[in-house]
Amino acid sequence: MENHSIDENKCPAETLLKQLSGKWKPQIIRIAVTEPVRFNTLLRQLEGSNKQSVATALKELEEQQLLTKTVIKLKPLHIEYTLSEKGKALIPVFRHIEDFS
Amino acid sequence: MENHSIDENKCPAETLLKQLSGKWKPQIIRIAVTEPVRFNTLLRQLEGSNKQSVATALKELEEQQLLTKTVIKLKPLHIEYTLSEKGKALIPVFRHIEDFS
DNA sequence: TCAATTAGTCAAATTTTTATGACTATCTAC
DNA sequence: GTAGATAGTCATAAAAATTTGACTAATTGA
Repeated sequence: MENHSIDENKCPAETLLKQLSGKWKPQIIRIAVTEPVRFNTLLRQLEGSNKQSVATALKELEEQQLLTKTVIKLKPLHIEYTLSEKGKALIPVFRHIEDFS
Repeated sequence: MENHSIDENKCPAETLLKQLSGKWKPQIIRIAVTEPVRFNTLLRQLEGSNKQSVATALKELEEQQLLTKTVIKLKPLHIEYTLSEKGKALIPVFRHIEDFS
């Protein structure tokens, strides 16, 4: 008998804040703004990260439709994550968040 | 040998996102936008919350200088938390975050 | 066939966050 | 001086997030 409505959220900002929470998501998005991101590359770029956490973050960002996963049939099989349209709409929001400091 | 710089952060948005993370902080701020917040009142307003979590959130928001704590010498001693100037600067940021949805 | 590269998954351990319940402290009114 | 209201603290427990290390799977090149 729970979750009757899609979003019983009393705080509209909470939804996005929760989607961006997590140790690696903000950095992944920031990188994705400038270039498509790839798994092993991210692992090296994100100091102190690990496979599991990066994999989970990428999967969630994809589920949230902020990133789009693309398989690139190349020599050794590449997978790219790029900002979706929804993800691109995040760019000005990030700018406002950054401006706060 | 750590924390040499004030902010080695590779992602500028991360600082604020981290400060706003936590189960109750966004809601507390949202309420504080419209009225000064008080401990026991918050406890009742925030369904499912608890003393410890609310106390911690308030203390951190105060340390982050987003809320200002004021002791009000009234009949049974009141303590109010209001948005600081820095906290008020958060209002448009929240608006942008909300608009994203 | 064997090794390397890419992109992961899985179970378990660790760490961090959040919740519970008992307790403290100040003030006021009776 | 006792009871009720306000605003917490403290130790512990439970839950959630993150990390570790071993393992899987597809493709390519030697």
